[in-house]
Amino acid sequence: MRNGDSAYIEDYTEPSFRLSTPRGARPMTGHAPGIEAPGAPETAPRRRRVDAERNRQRILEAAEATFARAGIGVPVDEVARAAGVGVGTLYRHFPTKESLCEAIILRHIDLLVTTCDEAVEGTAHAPVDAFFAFLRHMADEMTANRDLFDALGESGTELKARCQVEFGQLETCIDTLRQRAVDAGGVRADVTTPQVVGLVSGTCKLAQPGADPPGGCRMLDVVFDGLRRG
Amino acid sequence: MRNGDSAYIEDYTEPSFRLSTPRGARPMTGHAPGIEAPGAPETAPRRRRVDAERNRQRILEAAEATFARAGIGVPVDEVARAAGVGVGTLYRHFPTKESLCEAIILRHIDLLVTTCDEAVEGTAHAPVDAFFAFLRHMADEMTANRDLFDALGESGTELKARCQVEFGQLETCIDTLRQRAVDAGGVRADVTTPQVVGLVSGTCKLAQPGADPPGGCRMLDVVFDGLRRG
Amino acid sequence: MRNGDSAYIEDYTEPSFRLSTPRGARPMTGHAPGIEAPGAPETAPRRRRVDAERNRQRILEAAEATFARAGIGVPVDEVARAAGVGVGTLYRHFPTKESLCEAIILRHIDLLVTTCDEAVEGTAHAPVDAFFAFLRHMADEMTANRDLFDALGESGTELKARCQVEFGQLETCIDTLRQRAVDAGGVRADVTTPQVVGLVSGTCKLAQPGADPPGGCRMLDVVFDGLRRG
Amino acid sequence: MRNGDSAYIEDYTEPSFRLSTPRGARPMTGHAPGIEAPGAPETAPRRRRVDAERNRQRILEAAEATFARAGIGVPVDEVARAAGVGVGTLYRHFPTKESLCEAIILRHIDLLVTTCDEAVEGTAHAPVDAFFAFLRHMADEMTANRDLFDALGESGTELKARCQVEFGQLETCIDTLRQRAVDAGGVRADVTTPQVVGLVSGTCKLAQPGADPPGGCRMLDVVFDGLRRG
DNA sequence: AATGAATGAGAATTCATTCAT
DNA sequence: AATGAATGAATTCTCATTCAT
Repeated sequence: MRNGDSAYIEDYTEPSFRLSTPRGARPMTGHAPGIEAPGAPETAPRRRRVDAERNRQRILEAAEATFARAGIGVPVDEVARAAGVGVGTLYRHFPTKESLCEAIILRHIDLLVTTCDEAVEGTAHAPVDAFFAFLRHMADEMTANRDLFDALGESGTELKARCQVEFGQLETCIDTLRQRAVDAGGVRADVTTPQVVGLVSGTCKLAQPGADPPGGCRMLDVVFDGLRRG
Repeated sequence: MRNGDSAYIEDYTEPSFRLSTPRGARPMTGHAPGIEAPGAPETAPRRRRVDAERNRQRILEAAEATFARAGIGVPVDEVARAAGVGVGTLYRHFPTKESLCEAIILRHIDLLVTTCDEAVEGTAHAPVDAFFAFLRHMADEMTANRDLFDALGESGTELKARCQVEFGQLETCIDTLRQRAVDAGGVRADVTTPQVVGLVSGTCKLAQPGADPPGGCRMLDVVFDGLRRG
Repeated sequence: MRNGDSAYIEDYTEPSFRLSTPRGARPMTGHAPGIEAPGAPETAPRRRRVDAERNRQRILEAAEATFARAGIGVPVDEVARAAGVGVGTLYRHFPTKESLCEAIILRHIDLLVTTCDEAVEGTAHAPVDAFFAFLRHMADEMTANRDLFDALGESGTELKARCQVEFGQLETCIDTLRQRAVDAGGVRADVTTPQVVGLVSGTCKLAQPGADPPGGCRMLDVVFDGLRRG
Repeated sequence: MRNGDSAYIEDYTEPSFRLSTPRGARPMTGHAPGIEAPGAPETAPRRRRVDAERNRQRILEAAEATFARAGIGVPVDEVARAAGVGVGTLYRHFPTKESLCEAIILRHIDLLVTTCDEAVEGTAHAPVDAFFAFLRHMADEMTANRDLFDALGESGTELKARCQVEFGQLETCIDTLRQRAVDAGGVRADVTTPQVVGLVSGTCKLAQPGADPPGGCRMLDVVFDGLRRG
C-alpha cells in the first residue's frame, strides 16, 4: 500500500490543535509522547480513534455500495443513512461529497497499485500472463465502481485533478508491466498505457447485464486479443 | 430517415410509441413534407405547424449541442435559451427533459439505422470493410453524444426502456452487417452484436483528449483487431 | 433617482436571448420593435413584466420589513413567505440573499442621494439647516434598516464592495452639503464627511427604545451640537 | 473585580444569577485565590479546580480574541481549538454559546464598573476630566469587543436580558460620574446616562478603518464636544 | 473533568415542471 | 402556440449541542 489511506479529515481538523499538554495528565513516562512503548497494549487512549475509524470505514463502504447501486447522484443523506450515521458524521469524515468520492477512488487506485506492484515483482517469468491478469483484475474493480471511475474521466471535475498524482502512480506502475509484456513479445508495442487503461475502463462501462452471455467470449477478451497482436 | 419525426407530444404516453411502424411502409405521398400544395388557402394553420416544426428542430439541435458541450446536467432553461425559445415552448414540444434526450437519441439511432441499412444493401461486396466502416461511423456519433449514450447505458434510467425498441432495430440491422462480415471470414464468430456495440461505445466513452496520440494506433483500432480474429 | 433601480435579474437571465422573432407574430406595424408608437396604449405585451415587477417590489418590501423586524439573519424562506411568493420566485429576482440586501440598500442610498441633491439645489440659502435636516432624514432611513446598514459597515462582506460606487455617490453629494454648511460658518471644518456619516449611522444603531426619552434632547442632537462647533 | 468569577455552570439556571450580590460584600478571605493554603492534604481535588479554572480563563480569552477577530459568528469549535481544549470542555464551562458571550461581556462590564468606581472615588477633583477619560476608556473596551456589545444592543437577544442587572450597575455607576461632571458645569444636564452610553457605543461601532484619519479630530471628540455644551 | 465524535435541525440555493397571460 | 414567471421539493453543507469513553 502506497498512498497511506489518507485520513482526509485529520489533515482537515487538526491544524492548530493540540498545542497544550492534553490536560488529561498523562503519567510522565520517559519516552516522547506519541511513540508507543513496544509491547505496551495501551488500548484505552486510542479507543475513540478506533471507533471513529470504524465509522469512517462504514461510511466508505456504504458510499461505495450506494454509489454502485444508484450512481454518484444519490443524495449524501442516503449514503449516511446506509452507513447508519448522521449526515454530520459523514461530513466530519469527508468535508465534501467530492472528497468522499475521492477517498473511495483513491483506495481503489491504491489497491490496484499494490496489486500491480506485486504483479511486477512477483512474476518476473510469464510477464504477459501477469499483464493480462492484472488488467482483468482492474476491470473487475472498475466495473464495481463504474460511476466513480467515470467521474474520474470527466474533464470538468475537481476529482480528476485531485486524484491525478495517484492515478499517475498507477499508470507508471502499469507501464512497467506493459513494457515487460511487450518485451516478451506478447503485446503489441504501438499501444500506450493510457490507451490500455482507457480500453479496459471503457469496456467495463458498458458491461450491461446480458451483454456478456455466459457462454462465448467476454468483451474483455476481444480487447485482449486486440492488444496481443494486430 | 425512418422514424417519422412527428410531433412528439401527441403520442407521448404510448408505451412503444413512435417508429412503431417497424420498418419501411412510409406513406409515400408525392411531395416533400413541409412544402405546401399550391393554392391551398389554409395558410395560417399550416404556418403554425411549420413554425412549430422549425422550433422543434431548433430545440433539438440546441439541446444536442448544449448537452455535448456541458453534459446532460445542464438546466433545461439553458437549452431553451440556446434554442432561442422560452422554456414553455420547449416543454410544449418535449414534456420532459428525459423525453428531450430520448428524441435526440432516437434521431441518432434512426440515422444510424439508415446508414447501416445502406451499408447492408449498398456494399454486398466487401462486407468486412463495410462492417468496420460502419462501426467507425457509429463511434463518431457516439463520441459526439457521449453523455446521451451513457445515459442509455445506465440501468436505472427510463431512457433505456424508452429507446429499447429502436435500439433493438439498430442491433438487428448491425447484426446483419456483422453476420455477413463473419461469413466472409473477416470477423470472429464468437462475438455477439451487443458485445460489438458495447465495445465500440465503451471505447468512445473514454476518448479523453490525449489518450489517442496522433501518431500510433487509435484505441478503436485495437478493438477492431480484436474483433477480426482471436 | 440616479442608480436606475437595477433590475438585477434582467442582466442575469437575458444574455443570449431573444435572438429569434418572438414567434408570437406581432402584427407588423411600420416602426421598429421595442419603440413604442407615441400615445399607443399597448398594455398587453408588457403585462407579464408588470406583474413580475409587482412581485419584485413585494419581495423587496417584505424583505425590508422582515429584516428590520428580525435582522438579516432570517432565512430566505421567511422573506419569501412574507412576500407571498415561493422561494424560487425570490431567487429568480435576486439570485443571492446578498443581492437582495444589496437591492434594498441601493434603493435607500438612491433615495438618499435624491433627497440630498434636492437639499443641495433647493436650499441655497440656509445651508446649515439644510445640512442638519438631511442628516436627520438619513438617520431615520438608517434606523429603519439598521441591520442592512450595519452589514454595509462590516469589512468582510461582499456587500460593502458591491455598494461602494453608490455609497461613494452619496458621500460626494453629502460632502457638498457639508462644505456649504462649513462655509456658512455653521459647522466645524475639521470633520470629514465619512466621519459625519459614521456619527449619524452609529447613533442610529443604538437607538434603543427608551434610550431617547420623549422629553429632553435626542442623541442625535448631541451629535449635531458637537458638529456645530467644538 | 466584583462579580465573583465563579464556575459558571453551577448557577446557570438562576434568573438573576451571578453578581447578584449587588455591590460589595466579598468574603474577604486572607489569601489570594488560587494559592493553596500550605499543608492542606486535599491536593487532588483542588488541583482539578485549579486546572479547570485555568481552562475557563483560557477559553474566555480565546473566545474574546476569536470573536474580536472574526465576529461572534465563528463556530464554537474554532474557539475551543483556539483555547486548546475540546468542545466538550468548553461546553462544560459554558453550557451555551450565548452564555460564553455573556461571560465575556460581564467580565468587561465588571472591569468597567471597577474603573468607573475608581474614577468616582479617586478623582473627586476634576470630575469633568474624569468623566470623559472614563468614556474614552469605555470606548476602547467597546471597540475591541464590538460584536459582543452589538449583540447586547440587539433587542431580540437573550443576552440583553441576561446582562441587564450588571449593565444597570454600570449605568448607575456612570451616572454618578456624569452627575458630578454636570454639577461641575462641564457637561450639559439634559442628556441621560443611557444616552451617553448609547452615543459612545454607537461611535465605536462604526470606527471603520479610515473613518478617523490621523490628522484632524476623532469621531469621539465630536460627541464629547456635543456633550460639553449645546 | 476532558475529549472529540456524533447528531440533526436548519440554511442557501438549484432546477424540473406548471401556469397565467 | 409561445412566453417566461412562479413554484417548491430536493440537495449540499454548517454548526450548536449532546454523549460515550
